[in-house]
Amino acid sequence: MKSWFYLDSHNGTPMYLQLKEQVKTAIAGGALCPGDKMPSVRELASTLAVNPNTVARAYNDLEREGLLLTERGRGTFVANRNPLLQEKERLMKLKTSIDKLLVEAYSLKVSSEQLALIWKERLQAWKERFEKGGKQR
Amino acid sequence: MKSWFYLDSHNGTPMYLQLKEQVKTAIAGGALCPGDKMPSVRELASTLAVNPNTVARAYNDLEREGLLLTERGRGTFVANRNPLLQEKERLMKLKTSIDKLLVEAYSLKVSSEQLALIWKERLQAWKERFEKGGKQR
DNA sequence: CATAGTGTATTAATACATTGATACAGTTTC
DNA sequence: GAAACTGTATCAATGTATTAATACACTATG
Repeated sequence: MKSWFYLDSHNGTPMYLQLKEQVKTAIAGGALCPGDKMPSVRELASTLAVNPNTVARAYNDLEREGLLLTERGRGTFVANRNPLLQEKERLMKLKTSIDKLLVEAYSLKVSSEQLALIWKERLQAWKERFEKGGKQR
Repeated sequence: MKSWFYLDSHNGTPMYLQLKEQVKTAIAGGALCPGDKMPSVRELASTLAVNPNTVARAYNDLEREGLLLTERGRGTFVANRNPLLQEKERLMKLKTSIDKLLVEAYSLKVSSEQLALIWKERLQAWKERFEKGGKQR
């Protein structure tokens, strides 16, 4: 249960960002499902040997992104899959990210054929992971 | 010639990063070709109303990424398309970026059908832009 | 070989980000 | 209503990132 997250303080990337990323991935991969209770900020903080504020910050960011829900005094939970933003905005964000990825691919000298191949592969891996990755219930 | 780059100091993202991104995009889009001479750090700095060091930093980063070549006393040039990294590393980087994108897509509540659609569209736009976008010579 | 053009190195000012200590405030449970 | 749990707010310490001023070093060109 606690073995999900690992922080490396010498990583260069701030710990609250590492945690955010890992929570996001856990949710996307199905390891965390809507309604699941997250560990309390103190509990997770002590597990990760970090200040409670650091966990709180990650939780807060994720709540503003619509992935978590916190109820003061009760706890923090994985949010339902109800998009916060309008569809237009979400698609626009994704487009921007894709365009950035394409520039990166070009800068990395990856051919469009290679790119198409890798894309297919990762998308497939992702789908499989998502289908099978959820917790058994 | 100077109208390529625009910096917004109130943007939030550092100016040298804005510049880097724009140079990258210009190269990827074909507006800048291998061998092209970049404006000197002083010239571009004055155009952009910024300190020469800021431009120099962007140029430097881009050289370390293999996109530019600087020759002390002579100038800075767009590098040839010779990858710096081994193919394995480049593909690995790209895979990582793609996986991040997939997590983002999931977090944004974009369905895999929508994702596939947008991907196809952006890739197509990209290809067209790259084919037609180069300078006439 | 002087001059005017390149990029570079060093240093400092400033702001911001990150993290932690600590005290506060709301819920649940007994 | 007290105790034990939640998340939150405030403040300070610290480090790091960003940008600029300025002086340096290399190269081409006349």
